Amino acid sequence: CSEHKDSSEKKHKDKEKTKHKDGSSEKHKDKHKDKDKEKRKEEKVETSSLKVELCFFACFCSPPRIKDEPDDDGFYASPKEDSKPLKRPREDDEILFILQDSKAKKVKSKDKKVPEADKRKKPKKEEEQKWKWWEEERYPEGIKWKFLEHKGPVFAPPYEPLPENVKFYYDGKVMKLSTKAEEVATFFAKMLDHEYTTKEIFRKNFFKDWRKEMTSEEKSTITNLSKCDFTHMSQYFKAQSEARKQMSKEEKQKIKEENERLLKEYGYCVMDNHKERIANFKIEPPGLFRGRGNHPKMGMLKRRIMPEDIIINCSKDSKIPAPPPGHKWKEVRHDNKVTWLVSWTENIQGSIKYIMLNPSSRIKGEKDWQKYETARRLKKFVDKIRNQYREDWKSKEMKVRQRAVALYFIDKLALRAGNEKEEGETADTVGCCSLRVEHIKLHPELDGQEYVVEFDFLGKDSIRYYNKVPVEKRVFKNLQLFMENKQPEDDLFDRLNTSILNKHLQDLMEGLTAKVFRTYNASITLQQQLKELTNPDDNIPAKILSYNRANRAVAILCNHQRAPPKTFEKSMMNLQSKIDAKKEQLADARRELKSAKADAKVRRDEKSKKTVESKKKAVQRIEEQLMKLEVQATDREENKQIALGTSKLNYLDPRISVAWCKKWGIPIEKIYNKTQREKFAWAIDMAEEDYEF
DNA sequence: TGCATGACTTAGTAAGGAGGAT
DNA sequence: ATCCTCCTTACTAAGTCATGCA
Repeated sequence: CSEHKDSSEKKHKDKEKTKHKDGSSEKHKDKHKDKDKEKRKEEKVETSSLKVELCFFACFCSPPRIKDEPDDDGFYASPKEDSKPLKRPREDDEILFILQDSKAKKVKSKDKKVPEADKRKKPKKEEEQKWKWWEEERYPEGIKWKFLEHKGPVFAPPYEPLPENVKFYYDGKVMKLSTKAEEVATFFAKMLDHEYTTKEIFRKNFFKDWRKEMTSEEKSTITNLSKCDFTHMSQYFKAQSEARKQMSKEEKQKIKEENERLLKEYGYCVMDNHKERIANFKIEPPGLFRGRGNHPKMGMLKRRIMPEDIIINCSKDSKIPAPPPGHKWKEVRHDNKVTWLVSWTENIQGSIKYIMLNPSSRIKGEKDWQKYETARRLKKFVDKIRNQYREDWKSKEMKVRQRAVALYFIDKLALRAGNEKEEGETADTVGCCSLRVEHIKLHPELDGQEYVVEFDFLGKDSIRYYNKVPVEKRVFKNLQLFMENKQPEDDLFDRLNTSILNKHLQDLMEGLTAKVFRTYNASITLQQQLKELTNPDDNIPAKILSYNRANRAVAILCNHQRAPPKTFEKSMMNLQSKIDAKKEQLADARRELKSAKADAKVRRDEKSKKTVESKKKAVQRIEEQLMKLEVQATDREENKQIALGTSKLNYLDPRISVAWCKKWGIPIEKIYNKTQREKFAWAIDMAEEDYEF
């Protein structure tokens, strides 16, 4: 590998041209992308053996696809329009009917069966008839809907000035703030107990943005944040939230009803003749930006979003939502190539925020299903791909070697792709392609193992990834090569980025990207673990423990962490004392049983026999209870710092879990709560016990 | 081709609320 | 009835990846 000598040239872009003038980017300033070298090394990779099947979904349960063209308006017309009345936009009065009547009359089409899960529940109106979108034809690529109508977003309530008696002090003296300045001050006051408010950057950013909201007098008086006393305001808010908790049932009920009304009015839309739940119909209220980890922008003011910031997306022929009186929307558009209903640009990063549908909706579910189908397709290719990257470790080209080692990490360790990030704009976190030399340590030998790589870096959400992994010798040697003549802050894979990697993956399999490996490895791990851990003789709680353990294996693989709950130790102790109490109870019950037996032996009458029987049952019951508690304790202890939810929700093919439940007679409710069941309704409906990922 | 932007998924935290224990 | 705990839900930040434009 003759080119490795210049591998120390950096690929970071010239930071001079980026907008921040502070010194924060000094460190990487000298990095340039070596374009010429890249070009020279453009190479044709022999991938024909891996070339993809064109059929999008290979397996039998693949969603059907149709392939016709959209009409002039960009709307897709179903070839079987007449036989599919459901896909035709409804007339206004019909829509109204749907919006108002949550029991929307059952469509005449194929939805004859009531899903299993629904039978068990008392027939509640919402649950009665679920639309099985997964039994319908899908739209051609790109078209997301044909009809979309909604009521627009719900804005944050306007600011309510503090009562006169709540004071703000500056330098020990009472000071009355202008409404605007006061509002921003309350944001800080509400966070006073939070660690954020002690952080230098947070305080600096907050103060800078706060001053922008002040009147000129305020600005000239308030020059030092440390002299500001928000404690009285903070106490007021605490009292308020306390009072909220103490409210009477009636008052609470009233609030609940109001929320329900809001949800009913704004929480749903009509998309292609079906009423669908919206995920986040409320606009984010103003406040202070809470970036995660060491975020350079934490504490900045997140401004209030007005109707004039809002872009509405809906059908041309729908009832277009009205802006609040006296206001206008920024824009109303009719783009059926996207799934969002409302968008606005946020002022911290300048990125766009969206209002989209709930995970239970067709549009999200279809995509989710498709995601798992892609991962399943990878299963067929993965051996070839693995062989290929092993070969590539020997390549003459630096770029190919780096790509191959990175892919190995992504595959083996389920690392994220690692896009480049704009420096100084976000917390310094990395993924695979953006790993720097400082993030790994090479140990030719460690704890009796050869060729160990020690990873230590901050990943998404500034969650630390720490792992010591034995790797193959060739990988190790390559890493040594990649690190030669580099500074700690240089890129490990200086000839690689996610775009190059994904292009390569695309050549290996249609639709393959870096994240597919995470999905694939997560799901396949769950399946294997379930096979391995489930003991057919176990009772249900023990089987569920096995499930959780399998789930946990995945969460560990994906590095899904959580802060150990603050009350963890305490609740663990509580549980332990419960177990102890149960043990004593069991001992007592056993003693009682013994004496009852003795008694029965002497008396030999019916009554004492019955007593023995009931004592026996009691012992059994208590044993079971004890067992349950012990299982619970184990489960909780093992779960201390691991978050299971993320993998369950985003990485594990739900059909694996559904099949497992069916196979072992576990009620699905034990694995998925209500929300999760709604999200995975498609999987619950279609997976049989013999489902193989 | 490279970069910015847009769209959409994945992520952890904290408030809220249901349900069990006292 | 009240308290406490834990689960659920809401919230929104932070990723990934494709696309379109200079």
